[in-house]
Amino acid sequence: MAATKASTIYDVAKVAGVSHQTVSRLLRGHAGIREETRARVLDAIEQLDYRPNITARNLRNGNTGMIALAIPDLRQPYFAELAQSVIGAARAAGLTVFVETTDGNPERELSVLGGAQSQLVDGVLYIPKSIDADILTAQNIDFPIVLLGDRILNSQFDHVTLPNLEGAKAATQHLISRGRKQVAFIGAEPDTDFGAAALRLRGYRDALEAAGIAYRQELVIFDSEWERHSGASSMKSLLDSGVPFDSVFCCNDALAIGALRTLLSAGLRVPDDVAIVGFDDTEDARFSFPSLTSVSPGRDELARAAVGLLQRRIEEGGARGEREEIVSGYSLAIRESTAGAS
Amino acid sequence: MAATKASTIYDVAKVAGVSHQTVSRLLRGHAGIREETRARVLDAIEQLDYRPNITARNLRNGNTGMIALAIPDLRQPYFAELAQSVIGAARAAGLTVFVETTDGNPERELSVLGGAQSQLVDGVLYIPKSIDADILTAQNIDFPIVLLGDRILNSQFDHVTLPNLEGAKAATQHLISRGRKQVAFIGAEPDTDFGAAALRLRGYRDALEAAGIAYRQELVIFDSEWERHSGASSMKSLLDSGVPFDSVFCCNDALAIGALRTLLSAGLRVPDDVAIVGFDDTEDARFSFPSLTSVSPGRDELARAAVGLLQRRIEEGGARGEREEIVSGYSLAIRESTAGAS
DNA sequence: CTCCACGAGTTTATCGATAAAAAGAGCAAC
DNA sequence: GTTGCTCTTTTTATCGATAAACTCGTGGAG
Repeated sequence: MAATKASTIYDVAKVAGVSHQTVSRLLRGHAGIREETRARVLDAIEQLDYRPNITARNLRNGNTGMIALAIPDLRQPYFAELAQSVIGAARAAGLTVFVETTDGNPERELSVLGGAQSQLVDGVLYIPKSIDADILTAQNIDFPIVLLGDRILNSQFDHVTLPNLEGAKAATQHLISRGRKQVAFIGAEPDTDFGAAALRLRGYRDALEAAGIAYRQELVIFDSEWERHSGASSMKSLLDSGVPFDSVFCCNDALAIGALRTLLSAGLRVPDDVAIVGFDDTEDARFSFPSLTSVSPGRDELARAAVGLLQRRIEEGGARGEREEIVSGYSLAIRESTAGAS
Repeated sequence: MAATKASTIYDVAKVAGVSHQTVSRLLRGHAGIREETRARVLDAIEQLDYRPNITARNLRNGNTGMIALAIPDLRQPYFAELAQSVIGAARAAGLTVFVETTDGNPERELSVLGGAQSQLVDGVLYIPKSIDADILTAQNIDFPIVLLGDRILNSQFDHVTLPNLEGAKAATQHLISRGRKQVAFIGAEPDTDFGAAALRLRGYRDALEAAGIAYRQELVIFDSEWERHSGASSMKSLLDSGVPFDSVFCCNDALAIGALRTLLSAGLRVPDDVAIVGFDDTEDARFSFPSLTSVSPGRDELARAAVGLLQRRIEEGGARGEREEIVSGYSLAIRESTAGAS
């Protein structure tokens, strides 16, 4: 069972009684091969169970048909689901995805962009977390890259992003339409005017304004982690503050799940006492109790757009076209957490 | 910015005024290079920002330093968390992980084992889902492979597995120790004597027996999907059956989360009316309300063991040692879902 | 003074594929 | 009968790295 060395194009050629180049031409689908020769070669391929060595092919061609997906952490459901969507979209486009987790750690993020692995792929889909536009620009990146998500918004790079403002606005309006007047906001980030948090806050404010409700600073909770545990403590601090509220918009589902847990633990009823909406429409949202209303950004569409854009850039080669920015659509998945008198 | 072609060892050699082989020797850490030459080469490397082309290296060496992780679906939190653990363990071992999702689809599972990508990696960590031992054996696999998880138990392959029986037994005993007498079981699989489901059922029965409680078929719900939605409907069918029960062991957390949701929707109180335990200790379990008691198999330990075993096999090359089977340890994370009179 | 060992490099071959150039065979046209 | 032109196949070069064989001074032993 000593791993019989895989057969090569030369082995096939020998068996078929032709030169290796003939085999190669057949494999690449080139014309100009006599029917009888073709049959012999195919036979040999079959017989030897030949499979092309992609490493060799990659070396020769200079491209690999792989793209990297640089993503912070698969443990977070949103990222895991997004990764799955990207993998699916890439497969449909004939590409393979190499998932690189960065832990949201600046060094690891940079190493994905510059490290050894980066030559193994034709391009990178990059979900930035701890790197900002300036650092990224300074990296003099010499391969196609598409940003996905919202940490970095105004850079020189192609970008696929979520309908942050619109989604947050729609979610907030939905709460208001259900008769809520004191809408809290969890997930603001200090000191940023761009990025998802700022845009979602903007959408929230727009919705309040449109409804003639005053914006109140004390209803806005800062939270830049956007994870379940932080959502839980953010909600705790909101409750502790004593400021009354009847609903809350959370910047993502993880925050919402955490916040929900804190609310229920505190003996509050959802949605009766407090209604909640999240953002991302992860599967968690469907199975919490009560189930969670959430802004659905259309992950598959997003992934398709990102993969498609990256693929175009790869095909363009050096000739970089105009920078592109794609914003996905959204819909609001309305569930139990915002039920009630409409 | 037309992607200046990356520099090669020949470029470095030219700049340093030596032959390419000298550069290679230096990179590989071979001895026999004068200090002064070394400095010149290092200088050139620095100056050209040279980085070795791993594709070329792979072709020459025949190995890639990558392992594949064949996993059904990243959307399921357990798999996502496991993937993250494997990536971490591999990184610590100096390996890179190539995540391949199979969707639990037989064709895709086989294609991972035989397909083009498989030559790109030195070995495969394989979480089987829809393939059974016979099919797998028939594949005549000629590279190192380690099975992870429990769908296939008695095969010729190395295997890292969970403490299925012991964990399920401990969980059931925990329920019994909390005064529960009518313990239901969700997640049995028909027609299997091996595999996780069967072993966990065995553990459940052992615990009942040890406590002198009769095993009752009508409390055992079949469910081979082990996902949230199926857990929800399994619980629904249990409730519909009218058979009284005061607690339930679910074969994994996904089932438990789904079941929990159904229970709460039905107006039952958890744990007052029904206590629940899950298996896997995913992060979901900590943030549901009530939080979920779960058997924790020590994912990091499991991942380390699997990666370590695979790495040994890779280093051994053809000389395959004795088949190994590793069972991880476990602990019981006790949370709100089983609180109550102890 | 010759021979051999040794350190420090250099040349050459190789991994498995693809691309470009070259070569033979067969046939029509002048 | 030679030239020219397809059609098919073979030869040769190349991608970037590594391994093995080879070269060339130098110094020590005999």
